[in-house]
Amino acid sequence: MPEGPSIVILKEKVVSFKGKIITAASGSSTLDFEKLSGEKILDFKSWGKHLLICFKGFFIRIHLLMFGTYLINDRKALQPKLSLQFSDGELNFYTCHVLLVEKEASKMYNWETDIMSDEWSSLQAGKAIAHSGKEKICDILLDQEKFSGVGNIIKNEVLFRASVHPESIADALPPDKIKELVNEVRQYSLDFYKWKKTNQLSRHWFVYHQKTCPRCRLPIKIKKTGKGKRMSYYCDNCQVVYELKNNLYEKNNIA
DNA sequence: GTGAATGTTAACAG
DNA sequence: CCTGTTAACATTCA
Repeated sequence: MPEGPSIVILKEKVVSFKGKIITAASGSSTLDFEKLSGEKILDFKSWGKHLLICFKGFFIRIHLLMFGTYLINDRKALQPKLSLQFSDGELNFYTCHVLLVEKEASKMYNWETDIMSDEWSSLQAGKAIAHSGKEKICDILLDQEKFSGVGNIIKNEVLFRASVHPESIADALPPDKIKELVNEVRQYSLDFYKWKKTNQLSRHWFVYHQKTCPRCRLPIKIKKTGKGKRMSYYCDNCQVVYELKNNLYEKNNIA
């Protein structure tokens, strides 16, 4: 379920629990549930794909991974990893990683790399790409330290919109192209958020899970790319491979 | 039934 | 020790 925008939506859905006292906590994760009982939720934050539930002196980090789900004032047959009870409601998180950290969340995270944050820095993001050497752009975009919140959908859609092949090399990308990519990341993430809220997200997929290129009508290619071997959807005809050759920028369309 | 999927990390091999 | 590969986790849907 979760790329960065979906976690922001989750945060907004649970914000009504801010300020409320936990009456009981339970679940199948290895947490000290006793510690949570009686604690007041001071805030909900999100960073990339993490939802942060903030308390005095500590916070809980929830990562929905690939299959994570949640229910508000509702349950399902599955045993929750974390269930928080309140006098007038409950929050249930399923199939996720739950971690309690004995620190202030604000000191643990840099929100400049969070694609959905007001503190997002396109300048830093551009530098991150420019300093990535021979790494492939498909790996860089999925690097949560550089683009916190980007997942496979955003990766594929952004690369298509910027006309960059997923296996392009960072060092070969011209500065203007890096700027364009970074701007597309931010714009698509904000759009993703809007479309997701109105159930229109899949209508705005140009390549992800698509059969033909919306620009040239040739078939979309599907291939596992990069270190992470995540699926890339792309158009050979419309997306340029930037490769290093003799230390010069060079464009190559592969056949 | 099979395989893939909006993800990450621990374990293992070399 | 560093690097790369595989397994594990665990659910839903086509």
